Amino acid sequence: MATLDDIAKLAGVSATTVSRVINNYGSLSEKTKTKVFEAMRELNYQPNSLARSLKGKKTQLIGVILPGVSNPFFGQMVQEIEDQLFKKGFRIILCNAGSDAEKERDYLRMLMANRVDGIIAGSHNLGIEEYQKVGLPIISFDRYLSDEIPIVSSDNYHGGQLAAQTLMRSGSKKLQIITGANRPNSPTNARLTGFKDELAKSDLDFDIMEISFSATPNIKGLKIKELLSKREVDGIFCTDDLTALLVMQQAKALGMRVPEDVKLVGYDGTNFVQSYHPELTTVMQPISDIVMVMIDLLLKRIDDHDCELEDNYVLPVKLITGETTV
Amino acid sequence: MATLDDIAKLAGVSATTVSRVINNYGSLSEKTKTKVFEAMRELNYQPNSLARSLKGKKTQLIGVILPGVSNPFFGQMVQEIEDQLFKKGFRIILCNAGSDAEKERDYLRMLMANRVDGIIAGSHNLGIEEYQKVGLPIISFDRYLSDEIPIVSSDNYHGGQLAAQTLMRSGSKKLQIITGANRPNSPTNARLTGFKDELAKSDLDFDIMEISFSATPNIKGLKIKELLSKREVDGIFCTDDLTALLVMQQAKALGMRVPEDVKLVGYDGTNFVQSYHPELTTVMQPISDIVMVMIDLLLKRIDDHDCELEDNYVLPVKLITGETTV
DNA sequence: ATGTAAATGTTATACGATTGACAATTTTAA
DNA sequence: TTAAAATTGTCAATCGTATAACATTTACAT
Repeated sequence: MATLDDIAKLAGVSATTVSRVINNYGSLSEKTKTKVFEAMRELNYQPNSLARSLKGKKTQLIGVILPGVSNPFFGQMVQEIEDQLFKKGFRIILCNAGSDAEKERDYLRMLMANRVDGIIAGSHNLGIEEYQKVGLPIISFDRYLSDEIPIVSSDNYHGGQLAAQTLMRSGSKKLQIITGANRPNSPTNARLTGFKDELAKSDLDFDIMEISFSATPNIKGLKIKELLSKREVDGIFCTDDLTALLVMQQAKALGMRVPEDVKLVGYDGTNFVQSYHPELTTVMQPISDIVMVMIDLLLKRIDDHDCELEDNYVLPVKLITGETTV
Repeated sequence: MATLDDIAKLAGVSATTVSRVINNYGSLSEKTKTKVFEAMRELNYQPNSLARSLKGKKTQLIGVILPGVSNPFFGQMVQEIEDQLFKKGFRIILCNAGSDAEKERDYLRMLMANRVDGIIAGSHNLGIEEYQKVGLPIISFDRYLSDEIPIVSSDNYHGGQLAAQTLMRSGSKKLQIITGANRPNSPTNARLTGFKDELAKSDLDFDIMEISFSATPNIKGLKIKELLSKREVDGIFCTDDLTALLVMQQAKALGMRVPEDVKLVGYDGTNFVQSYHPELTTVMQPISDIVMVMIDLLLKRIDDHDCELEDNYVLPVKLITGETTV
């Protein structure tokens, strides 16, 4: 692969001049610029960004750590992140951490080794300590990592409230929430709390079903079937849309009608669900806005490692009414 | 961030020794090794991979160029790629090229600049020339790029045949294929050909509807609605599952029953569709195997730039029978 | 023609790590 | 005790680029 020197030789100028052209500093005549650019084109030259970064420039790389990209929610989020960062001249290193703490740790190390300019962290298998010693700008999606790391999230609490209101308005009396296993700093916690608080106002009670985020759809389906076949609940809030789809699936299999026999509200409202399952009532997270805020904050931190940022940035959710509630 | 020298100072040895420890060459006493490792841990040291790569080592980075990751098919594919490459010590730079040739070109340049070890290309907005002058190991998914670049794909032709057979066996008489706009080297072409050839055997005719891959679901839905409302066809093969979902959606809206009024076969068979739409009959691409082959070939090329590889690697598809055909 | 500004070249250093050559020290074995 | 082997250090070059300092050449205006 061609180097600076090759270009210099071909253009008949000094390496310094080529560098001057590339970085556009010092004074240069149009003629030399043209010569150099031509040589660059001829050799299909790309400045070695390893060398540039080593010499103090940024890498223009951002690490994105997420549970995984096959989930439509994170798929869309990555798509947004990539899209917005590309426009600002950054590329992303994709890190699917799954629910594997060791893998997440490995990725953190690699990102440090690669001297990425910053990290967007949306997967959270690790404790605080590991994130603290990274020493790179980090923005977290939806979970507390450390005092220094801003959290961007949708208004989970209000989302929970909305779900409760919607189910109640729809006439549900026996309510159920299906949610991921609630670790202390999990966002689904706030969804639960909002749901709970809202129901408390009307003195309605409800049951909680916890299903691990990492359970397979089959497992989830089984548990849901078990729940539904008791025919005790008439209103369900799933803290993610995919689970809601499974509820619809199982309900259908059991001959239960939605919303007549059981109302249903999901959470996330991805483009995917909006397009392919518009019938689902759901609480939409403003993914695009969330990403915009995360990137904005991250770039600020990259620009100035010590700049003051808020601890929390909470973006409003929106109820999308489908046919699974009345 | 700590450097080699910092470690050397803290451990009270020379930089060379630290390097020896890290790269495990020369002779070393246990005592020094321990000292050095301890210093590394204490400073949370990560060798600067920019510097290492500059000095001739590989970057352990692979560029992955795809249309986008919000599509479940490519979402799952990226997940697989990431998963398998991680185990082999590689990370990926994710490049969503969409249907934007300029963006794909930009990404190619960036990948060169970043000295990635290789590229997996699954998005194809660019001509052959651009890929030829990249000068890096490349493996292509499902499309011809240049004589030097191996193509890995599912057996699109046979997939088309399977779809045709299934619809015929199901009793369809008036057949329709819905497929992306067919550019010369598009994989959907082979699906079409297989479909066509199989129908020809039985002297059945069919219509072709082309809908651009990049059209929004709404647009696609409209076109499908138009088609269905004529009530002329009773068997449809969609060359991707998402479009098949839209057909089901529109059919339902029009009061048509699947499979009674119209049979339906999709293509892709992602985990997502299998879990959340098991009712859909579809031709499954062996994503995991495809990825395995691509990675295997890519690593061979990385190891030896000039190693001989086949032009084509075609992996078998599998029919998954749901309820949208009888 | 002369001075000034602009354009380019020369040279050196740095970024952080790798690696080879060789010297110096320590350990081990006979 | 001594020679051989193992360990560690010193020094320098290298990867490709950036950049500062300084020297030199060229162009242009007066």
